[in-house]
Amino acid sequence: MYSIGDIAKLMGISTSAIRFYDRQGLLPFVERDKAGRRRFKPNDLNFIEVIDCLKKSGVPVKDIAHFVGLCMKGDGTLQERYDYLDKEEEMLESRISQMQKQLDFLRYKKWYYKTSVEAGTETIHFAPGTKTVDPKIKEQYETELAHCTNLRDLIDLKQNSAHNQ
Amino acid sequence: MYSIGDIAKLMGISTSAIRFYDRQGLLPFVERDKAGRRRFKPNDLNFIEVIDCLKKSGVPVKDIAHFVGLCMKGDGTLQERYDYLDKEEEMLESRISQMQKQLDFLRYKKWYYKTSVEAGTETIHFAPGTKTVDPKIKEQYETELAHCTNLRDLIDLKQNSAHNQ
DNA sequence: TCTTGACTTAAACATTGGTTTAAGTTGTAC
DNA sequence: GTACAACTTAAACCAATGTTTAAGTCAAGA
Repeated sequence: MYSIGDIAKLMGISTSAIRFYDRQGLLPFVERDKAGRRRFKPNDLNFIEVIDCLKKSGVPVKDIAHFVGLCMKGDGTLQERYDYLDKEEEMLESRISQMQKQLDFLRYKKWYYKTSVEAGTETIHFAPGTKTVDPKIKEQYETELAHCTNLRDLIDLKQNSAHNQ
Repeated sequence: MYSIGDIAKLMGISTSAIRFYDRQGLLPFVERDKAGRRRFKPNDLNFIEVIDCLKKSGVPVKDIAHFVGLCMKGDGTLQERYDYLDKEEEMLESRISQMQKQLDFLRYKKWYYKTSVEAGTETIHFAPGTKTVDPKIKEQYETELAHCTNLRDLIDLKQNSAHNQ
C-alpha cells in the first residue's frame, strides 16, 4: 500500500497534482483508509502507468478520464479501450513526425546562424543589394545536407572555448 | 505585401491569434499602412516560419519573444541566437525521445487489449487466483516483441469488419 | 499528553494561450 | 454616396492545468 506522498515521489509530481487528477476522475479506483486517506494498491500502479503515459503523450485530462471510466466498466468495454489506444497511437505517431519536421527546420536555422557567426554577419545570407534573406539560401543548405556525411559537422559550431579565463 | 488575413490563412491560424502574438512581442518587425493595418513584407515570412517552428516545438510564447528580440538587435547577437537554437534543438530531441518512449508503452497496452479482446476477457492477464494484472505480462510482451518481425501483426487487431450493414 | 508530519477538503488564485465583444476606421465596389 | 468586408483597439472572457491557502483530522514518537 502506498500513500499519496509515495506516489508523488514515484511519479515525480506534486501531491496537489494527484489530488487534482482525482477530482477530474482519473483515480476512481483509489481506496481510502478509515481516516479518509488515499491508499494506493500495488495493482493501481498499472493504472498510474497508463495515466502517466497518456499525460506525457499530451492527452487532455478529460480524455484520460474517459479511458479510465471504460476500464472501470469491465470486459464489456475491451474493444472500446483498444480502439481508444489505437487512436492515441496514431495521434502520437503524427505528433512525433510533426516534431521531427520542426527539428529539421531548427537544424537549418542552426546552420544559418553557425555560418553567420563564422562570417561575423548575417548579411552573407542576404540577396545581393538587399537587407532580406536570399530565398535560395535554404536550397543551399539542403544541397550541403544531402552531400554531407556528418550532420554535426554541418550545423554544430565548434566554440573556440577560451572561456573567460 | 500580405494582410493579417493572408498570413492567417497561410499559417492556418486565426487573426486573433496573430494579434495576440503581436501583443506578446513576437512580431515587432511588422509594419503598418497609413490606416494602421499590419502589412507583412515577404521577408517577414522568414520570421514567421521560425516562430511557427518554435511554437509547434512547444516553446512558450515568452521564450520566442526573447529570440525575436535578439533578431531585432542585429549582428551583435548572432552567437546568442545560435546558442538559443542549439538549446532548443536539444530540448526538442529530448521531447521526441520521450514521446517515442510513450509510444512504445502505448503499443504494449494495445497488445494487452488486442489479446484481451481476442480472449473476450482481460482476466487472461491476471495472476492466477487474483483480480490484478500479472507483473510478468509486460515481460511476455517484450519477449514476443523481440521475436516478431512485424510489429503490426503483434499489436494491430484485425477487425472482422462486417460493419453495421 | 503533546507535538509533529502527513494527510484531508473546499475554495481561491495563478498562468498560459488564446477568443470574443464592442466600438470604430478604411478602401473598394456598386 | 453608401454599403460591405476587412481591418483596428482595449477589455472582458474562457478553458486547461494545476498551486496555494485555510481549516481540520489522525497516528506515532518524545
